[in-house]
Amino acid sequence: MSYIFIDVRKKIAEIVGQSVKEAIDSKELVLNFVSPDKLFSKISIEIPNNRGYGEFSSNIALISTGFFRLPASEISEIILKYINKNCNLCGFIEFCKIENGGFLNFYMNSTFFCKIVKEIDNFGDDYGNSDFGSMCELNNNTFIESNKYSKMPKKILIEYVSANPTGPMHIGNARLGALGDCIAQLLLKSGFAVDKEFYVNDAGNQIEKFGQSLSARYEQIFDEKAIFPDDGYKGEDIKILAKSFADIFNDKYINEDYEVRKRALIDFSLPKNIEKMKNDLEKYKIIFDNWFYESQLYKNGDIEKVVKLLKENSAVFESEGCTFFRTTDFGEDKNEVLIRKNGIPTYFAADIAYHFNKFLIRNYDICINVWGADHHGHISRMKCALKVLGIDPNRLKIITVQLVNVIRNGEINKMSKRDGRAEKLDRFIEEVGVDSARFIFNMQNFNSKMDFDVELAKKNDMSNPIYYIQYAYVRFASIIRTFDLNKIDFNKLNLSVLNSTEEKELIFKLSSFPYEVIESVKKLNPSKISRYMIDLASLCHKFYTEKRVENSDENLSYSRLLLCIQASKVIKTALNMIKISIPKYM
RNA sequence: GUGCCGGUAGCUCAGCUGGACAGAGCAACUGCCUUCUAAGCAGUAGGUCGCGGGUUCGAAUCCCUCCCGGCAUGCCA
Repeated sequence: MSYIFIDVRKKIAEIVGQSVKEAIDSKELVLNFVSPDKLFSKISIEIPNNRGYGEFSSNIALISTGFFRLPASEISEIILKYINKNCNLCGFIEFCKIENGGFLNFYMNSTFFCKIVKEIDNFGDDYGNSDFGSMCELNNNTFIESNKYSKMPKKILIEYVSANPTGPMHIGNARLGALGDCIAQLLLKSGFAVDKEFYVNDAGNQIEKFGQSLSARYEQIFDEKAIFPDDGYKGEDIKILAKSFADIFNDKYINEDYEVRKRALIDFSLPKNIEKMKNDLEKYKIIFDNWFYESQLYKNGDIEKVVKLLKENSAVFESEGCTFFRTTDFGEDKNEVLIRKNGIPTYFAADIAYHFNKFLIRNYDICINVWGADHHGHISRMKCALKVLGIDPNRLKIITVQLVNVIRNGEINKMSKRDGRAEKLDRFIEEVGVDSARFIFNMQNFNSKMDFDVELAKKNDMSNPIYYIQYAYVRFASIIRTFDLNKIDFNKLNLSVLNSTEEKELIFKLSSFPYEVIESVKKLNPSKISRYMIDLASLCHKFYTEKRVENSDENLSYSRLLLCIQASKVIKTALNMIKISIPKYM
C-alpha cells in the first residue's frame, strides 16, 4: 500500500541525503569531526506550517552549521546545486529554492496535484488505510517505523472505559470511551489486529461493598432504622435497585442469613447494571469485542496461579497476615499487598492475573490501557509485576487521561464517583449529542484536564467544530447534487486547471490524510486527526467561497466538481473513522 | 514531603523529537448573501509563551531553581 504524499516525502529525504553526500564527496562541504551518519540521521522532511513556502521543506542547512562550520546560507547554496541535479529522481518536484536564510523548500508540479485527485478515487473508502501495523514497534510509548516487516500485523488489545459496575457511568467514562474508541479506530485503519475490551470489575472488595449497600437499602425499606455503612455507595441508583428487588421478592430475604441476602441482591443487581452500561455505550457508538469478567480470574484460579508465580520468583513475602509483593526491590516507595488479611485478593493482584491472561494466555503483542489519571500510581507497580512474570513492560502502554469537569451555566460540577453526584453519562450524551461529545473529547489533548462546557457544546457555531466539518460536507454535497454524474467522463478531464491557491491547498491537504492517520497512530493521539479535519473543512469552505464550480468552462467545472467529490469522500472517510454521523442536509 | 499532568491572546486551546513573523476558535469591531446552503468567507484589534537562570548561531520547545492549579501517594478500584 503506498501513497503519493508519503512516497514523495520519503523520496525528497533521499534526494536531500544524496545531495549532501555528493557535496561532501566533492569536498565542497567538509565535516568537522562528525560522522556522516550522525548528520544523515537528522534529515527529516517537514511540511511548512506557513503555506507559501512550498509543499515540503528541509532544514538540513540550519541544523548542520555546527557540523560544517559554515553559515546556513552558504551550506544551503551548496546543497541546492546538488539538489537541482538530483531533482529529476522524483517526477513531482517543480523546483526547490532557498528561503529565509537556509530552508530548502520544495514546490510540487501540476502532475503531483492531478495525480492526488485521482489517487483518492482509486482508494475509495480505504483511503488512509495502511499496513503500518505490520511494520512498526512500540518504543518509549510511541510507535516507530521498523525495518522488520512482519507478515502478521501486531496483535493489540485495547482496554478502555472499564467502568465500575457498581453504579452508573459518569462523564469521565465518556472521555475515556471517546478516546479509547477513536484510538482503536485509528489502529484498525493502520492495519493492526485490534480487539476492544471492557474489563468488568464484578468481583472483589467493591462488589462486597456494593452488596452491603444494597442490603442496607433493602432493609431500610422494611425498617427505617436499619444502618447504612459509612463507606457504602450512597447514590440513588442503589435505592432504586433495592426497591425493584423488594417489588419482586418483598421481605422474603429480610430474615435470611446476611450472606445469602447480599448474594441475592448482587446477583439481581449486577446484571442490570452491566446491561445498562452496554446499552449506554452502544448509544455512544462504542461496541466492545469482548467483556472480560474479573470474577473469571477468581473462578479459574488465575489469581492464585499468578501469586504462586511471583512467589517462585521470590518477589513475595508474608507479613501481618497479608501477602505482599516486594515492589521496593524495583525502587518503589513501599511494598504492595496482594492478598488481604481477610483472604480477599486486592485489585492489584487481580490486575496482575488479568495482564498475565492478556499477554501469556491470549498472546497479545501489545496491550493498551486507557485509564483515568487518578490511576497513574498503579502504573509502575503493574510494570514491576510484568517484569517478574517475564513480560517486557514496554509491551504495555498505558494512556492516562486527565479528569473532566462539567460546566453548566458557568458552574463547575466536579466529577466524583463516591458521593453519587457525578455527572451521569446517559444524561450528558442525551443533552450534548453523540457527535459533539465524541468530537470534543477527541479534540483536546488527553494530558490536559478538561472543563467541558455543556452550553458551548450545544451551540451550532465554531465553539463546536463538528458542525463546521459537517457543514463543509453538506455544502459540497449540495454542489454534487446539481450535476448528473453519469453524463460526465471524468477520465478525459485536464485537471491541471486546478491551479489556484485555494485548489492547490485543498488538494495538498487531501493528499496528507494517510500521513496524518499514521502520525496520529504513532503517538496514539486522535487529537491530531481531529485538528486535521478542522483544517480540511476550513480549506473546503475557502474553496467554496472563492471558486464557483458551475461555470462557462466545462473542463474547469467538471475538474472542480471532481475535486468536490474527492474532498467529500475524505471528509466522509475521516468522520466514519471516528464514528461521527454524516448529514446530507443541515 | 515525594511522584505524574498542566500553566501560551479577555476565554477555551494548538504549537513542545530546538529553527521561517507564536497560531486557531470564542468574545469585540469592519466588510461580504438577485449566482452551487452566510452553521460560511475576508479583515482589524488583542501576547513579558507562569518567574528567573543555563545550553545554543537560534528556546514557547531542551536542562536547572522557584511560583501557581489538578491528580496520586488505601489491606478503594
